[in-house]
Order: sequence, then structure tokens, then C-alpha cells
Amino acid sequence: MVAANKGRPHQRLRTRKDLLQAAARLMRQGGKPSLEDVAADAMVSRATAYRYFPDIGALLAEASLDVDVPDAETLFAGETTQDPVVRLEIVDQALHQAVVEHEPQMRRMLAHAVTRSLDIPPGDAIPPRQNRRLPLIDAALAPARAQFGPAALRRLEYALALIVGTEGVIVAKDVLRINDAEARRVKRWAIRALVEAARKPNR
Amino acid sequence: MVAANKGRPHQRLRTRKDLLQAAARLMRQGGKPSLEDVAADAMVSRATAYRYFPDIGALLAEASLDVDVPDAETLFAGETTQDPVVRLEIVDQALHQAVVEHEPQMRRMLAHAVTRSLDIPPGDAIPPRQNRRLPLIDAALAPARAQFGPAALRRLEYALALIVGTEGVIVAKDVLRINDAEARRVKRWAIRALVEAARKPNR
DNA sequence: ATTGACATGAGACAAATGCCTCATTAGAAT
DNA sequence: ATTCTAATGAGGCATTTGTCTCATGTCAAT
Repeated sequence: MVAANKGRPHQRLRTRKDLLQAAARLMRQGGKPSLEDVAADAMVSRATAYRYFPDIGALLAEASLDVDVPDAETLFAGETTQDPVVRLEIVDQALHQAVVEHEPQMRRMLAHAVTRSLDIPPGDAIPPRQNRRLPLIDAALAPARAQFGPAALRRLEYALALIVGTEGVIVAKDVLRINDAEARRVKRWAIRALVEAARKPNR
Repeated sequence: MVAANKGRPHQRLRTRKDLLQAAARLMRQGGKPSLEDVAADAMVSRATAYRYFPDIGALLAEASLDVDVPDAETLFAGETTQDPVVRLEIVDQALHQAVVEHEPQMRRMLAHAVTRSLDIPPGDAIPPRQNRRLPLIDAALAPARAQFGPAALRRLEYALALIVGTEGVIVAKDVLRINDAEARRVKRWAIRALVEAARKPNR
């Protein structure tokens, strides 16, 4: 593995970027490129690719990762509503769309994230999974925070996180086998139900 | 691949079982056995292993699959309650426990299920993912079916399926990074909220 | 008991994976 | 401009993966 934070940052960033872009490009075209393909497309030697990524799976997963999910600020830029349900539906819409638009990458990413803890030596620290979901949920609820108690808010955010992320879309597709429209409908209903339940004084 | 339903069913089932058992045994011991290891342990030639499973991933995933989740009948055997919330919590408890008890296998299984649609030739049929969740949810709601309209029932079942399965446990662990107790608490709250929302006349 | 279809074992093969070393190159600091 | 070090390229190596062929063994039906 190449050094992390000294020496030649530019060069390192460039080759890293080239590798990820090549991987993304090849995946967009067709199935599962080999590390050799990626390295060749990035005009980088195979050894160098292994210096940046522990294995081909990690490379592909990370290349799948730069699906740009809008952040909270841009998502709520022109939005004036205070209604948490409306704002949550905006979040769900954005995430849902990102998933269906980049479904193969999202699936690969999820698979990698889910098994990462297995392939590292036991007793070693598990790198935290990157998380775009909670900040968005939090931002959606921000204007209405006063409506909930602190514990209820936390509980609500966690429950919502079970519904709005990648996994929800995948479950709807693979387990429930329903189409996008119905999946969206189910989630919207659930979101509203949870928010309203959290609004109640207690329990 | 070996024939599916003619010839010598006994022999086929035996070797298939031997392979799966060997894979399960080796996985229980340590990390990720190679197909060669599995074949050797099953006292079967490598070629034969490939005749039963398309690749090592499928073998390991299927070997992880025989985690016995109780079916609806045994789960509700001594149960007299009609309350759907209580019954749903029983289901959630059972599934949650099955996941945490066999976490590595469940993760492998999920990863395989999630990416299976990617590695098959495009345009080909996607084999349905096996589903233990909906029947259990359905059984939990069965005594209370009259309380819901048909559309509301469907919607409720789908929403619940987003919360109670494997994915929910994984999200709680990896994304929310909360412990089992809190995960259970969040899910119980969400389940109750959804059921009660579905009870209301409409919307 | 014999036959015929079916399952298996043995081994060859190309490709991919991950790891390694050593020489060369390119960037950063002086 | 020179120097030193970090990054790279080239290639080798052992292992694994997945596919194929052909000979052999074995089950089941007659």
C-alpha cells in the first residue's frame, strides 16, 4: 500500500482518481471488469492498482461510491416548507432515485459494505460504513425539531433510516417484488405514519 | 451442471448435501474456504462441485442459507394473543435473533442475494429471492385481518417488511451503529406506530 | 445379471488474483 | 539544478477460479 499523507499527494490523487474513473467507466459499459482491465484502462500497472486498493472488490465498490447524492443544502435549497413529512419525502425521493438510477453500483456497494466486516482479521477494527442517510433525515426534520422530545426524535430518525436508504429500495425490489411506484407509495405512507406517531406526547 | 430431476436423485442429493455441509463446517471454523478446500472436505472432486454450484460464491451463500428460522406455525404454537403488535414483535424477535446468532452467514447470504442480479446475463430471468419474511408477517397479522381494509393491509405488510428482516438488523448495526437492545426498541416502536396508523379508517 | 444412462474423478487449461522484488521515473525540497 | 525519496512499471510466482474432456464407476430399470 502506498503512503497516506506524505511524499507526493498530487501524483497519488491523480492515479487514484484515474483508477476509480476507469473502474466506473468499465462498469458502466458491462459486467465485472477484472483488475487487469481497470489498470489497463487507467494506463496504470497492475501492481500500482494493488498499491491503492486491497482487492478488486474494494476497487469496484469504491468506484460505485461516487454516485452523487445531493447533500442536504442543495436538496432543500429552494424549499420553504417546514412540514417534516414533505421534507422527508423529498429525501426519500432523492435517495430512491439515486438508487434506481445507479442500481448496479448501489448493489455492489451494498454487498461490499455488508461483507466487509467478515473479510478483515477478527478482533480488528471495522471501518464505519459511510452514511449519507442520517444527515439528510436530520436536515429534513430540523425545522420541526421542537415538535418532538429528544428521545422521540432519535427514535424517529432511526426508524426512518430503516425505510429510506438503499436497503429499502432493494427489499422492495427483491423481496416484495413491487415496482418503483408502489415502493414509493408504501414508503411515503410509512414515513407519514412514523412522523405522526412520534408527534404524540408519548408511546 | 448436473441434471435437475431425472436419473439418480439420491446420489445427487447426497453429494449436494455433503458439499453444503462441508462448506458450512469450514466457514464455521474460519474465514473463506476455497472451493478446493470444500471439495476436499466433502470428499468430492472439484469438477463435481462445479457441477452443482456455478461458482464458489453461490456455494458459500447457499451453505449459509440453512439457518433455521422457525416457520409461522411453530412460532405461534403456544400463542393465544390476537394482538397484531404483540405477534409482530414475536416475529421481529425471532428474525432478529436468527440474524445476530448467524451474523456472518446472514451477511454473506445478503451480499450474494443483492448482487445475484448483476452477475447473470442481462435480459435473463432473475431468480426470486427466497423470502421468509412476508409469510411470518402475514401470519402475525392473520387474527386481526378484519381490522384493516385490504389495501391498508397490503401496505402495512410491505412497510413492515422494510423493518423486520435481515436488512433492518444490518442497517441498525452498520449505519446507525446502535446495539441490539436499542435496535429492538426502535423496531418495536416503529411496528406499533405502523400498525396503529393502518388501523385508522383511511390515510 | 445385464444394460444403458447418469454421476463422478482425474487432469489439463487459460485466466485472474494477490503478493513480491528490483530497476526506473517523477515529484518535492533544498 | 541537484538530490533524495516516494511512486511506478515490469515481471515473476504461487494460488484460485472456472471450464472442458475423457475415462471410469455406479445406480436403476429391465
